[in-house]
Amino acid sequence: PPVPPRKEDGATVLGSLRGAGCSMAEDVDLKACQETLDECCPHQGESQLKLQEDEKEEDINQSSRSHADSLLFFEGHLQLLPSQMENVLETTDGLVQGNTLGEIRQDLLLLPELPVSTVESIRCSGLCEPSNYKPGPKKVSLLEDTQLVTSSTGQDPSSSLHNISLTQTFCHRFSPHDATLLRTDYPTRSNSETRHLHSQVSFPQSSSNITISESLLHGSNLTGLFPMADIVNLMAHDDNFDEIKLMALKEGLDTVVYQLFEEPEPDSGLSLNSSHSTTSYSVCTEGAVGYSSAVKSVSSHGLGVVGGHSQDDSKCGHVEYLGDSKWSREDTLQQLLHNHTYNQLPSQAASTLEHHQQTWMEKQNEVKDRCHNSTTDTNLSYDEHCAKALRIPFSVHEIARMPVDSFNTMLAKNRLTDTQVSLLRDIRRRGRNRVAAQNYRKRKLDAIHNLEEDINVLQTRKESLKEEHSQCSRSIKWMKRKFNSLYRDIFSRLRDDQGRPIDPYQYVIHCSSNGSVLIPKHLVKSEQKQDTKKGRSMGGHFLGL
DNA sequence: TCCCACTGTCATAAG
DNA sequence: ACCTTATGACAGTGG
Repeated sequence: PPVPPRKEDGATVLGSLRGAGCSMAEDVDLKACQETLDECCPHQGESQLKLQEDEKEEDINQSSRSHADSLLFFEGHLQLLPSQMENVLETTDGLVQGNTLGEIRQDLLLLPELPVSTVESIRCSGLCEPSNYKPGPKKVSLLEDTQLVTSSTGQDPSSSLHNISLTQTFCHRFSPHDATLLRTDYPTRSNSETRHLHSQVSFPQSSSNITISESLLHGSNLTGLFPMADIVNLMAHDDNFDEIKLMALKEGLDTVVYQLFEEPEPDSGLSLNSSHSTTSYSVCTEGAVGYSSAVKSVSSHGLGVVGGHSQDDSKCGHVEYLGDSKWSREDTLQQLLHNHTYNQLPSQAASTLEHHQQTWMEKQNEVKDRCHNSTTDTNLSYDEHCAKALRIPFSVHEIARMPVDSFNTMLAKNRLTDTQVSLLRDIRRRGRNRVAAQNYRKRKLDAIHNLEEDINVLQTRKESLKEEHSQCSRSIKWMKRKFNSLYRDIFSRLRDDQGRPIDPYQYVIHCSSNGSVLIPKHLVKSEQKQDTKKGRSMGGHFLGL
């Protein structure tokens, strides 16, 4: 069923032809065609429009009807001024082919009342010259009601209304060139919703702006991202050209990102205020398109890459490292997913750097209010913001990590301003110092941990030694008691020459060199000094126990 | 509001 | 002379 028509503001139309004429079949939205025709006939009443809609819907169900019948069927229902009809006929230029086209052409030309200017328009439009048709790569069924029925009122061509109906089903081959003649309603998703083609009444292909844009786009990789029809169409016309171009290219980028990563995306719409993106787009003078801030990060590389490459080095003063292949940036996907403004001029970069420095703290404050789970670039460090502002195509981590030779080579091989060189060196210095501080703190913590472990080991050993010491003390005490007991036992068994017990307060047991065992106590000190010298080698003695 | 741990940065010395 | 590393000191941040 046809989607309710909506007022197209140009921006919502742009980009909608994605894929049209290049890859996929497009259903024709009759209402969209009707809108275009309404633009030609703003004076038509609502009742007549409704009647036309009903008739067109009926015509869809009667697609097998011959064009001759359709001519009669819709005759008198669509009124166009001669000039407007010319536009309509021009619109069909290149879109129709084959016998059906020829038959319609003949029908049109055979109408005697048709104004001369209109007939000339038909001849010039290519309807009379099927050879102008440029076959496209894919057969597309569209414009199911493009039958042309004319009748004459017999009045002055300048004032009379010519009734024209477009009710013929055609099978067309689309070429990119053909697609430029169409405007489409933009689908919210590229693969699921019907796309509605609108016939475009006028198309100023002679605009110099278009020529420049086409040449530029052909030279850029954008042509690989968007159907040429989109690009040309969005540049071809409209007073809001810049806005439209940005919108369309944004959608193209989003689509590519989506297609590459199959990333679930909320309702994209066409508004830049969509919830998933805070991207602000900019267009440099050379036509390169990028966004300078708040890019949703889809990189899995942590810090990601700040910036990328430009294909046209002569146009944009960007930073492109050509040195060590290990550090070269060849991943165009990463370039696409990250900053694209590095191809601005260095002077522009310096001005934006200051702006970034001023806004960085503000952004950091904003981060506090946001969900920390988000991975927006507001989580980037100051250096990363600066690097992005200067369009340095390396991440801060890469700048700090790359060998000094590679770093110097990068500085030498690129046309860098003093600001850029200084910033690069600062980034590298801070990055390396950051890592050094991290390593140092890690080592410090490791050292502290090792010292704590040493403390634990020493404390354990201390406790062990204490236990051993106490064990030895107990052993010593036990041996002392044992020895005293033995000493007393031996002493009690000693007798003097008269057989009397020895007084322990007057004698001590001492094995002298002359064979004696007991000696008087007052002689112990002198004897002890002598025996000490001897007795140490003999295992000691029992004096003083 | 204070405390504390963590982190980044700067300055400086040393290699 | 230049670069890197180590380290103390300081400030910001978040729990």
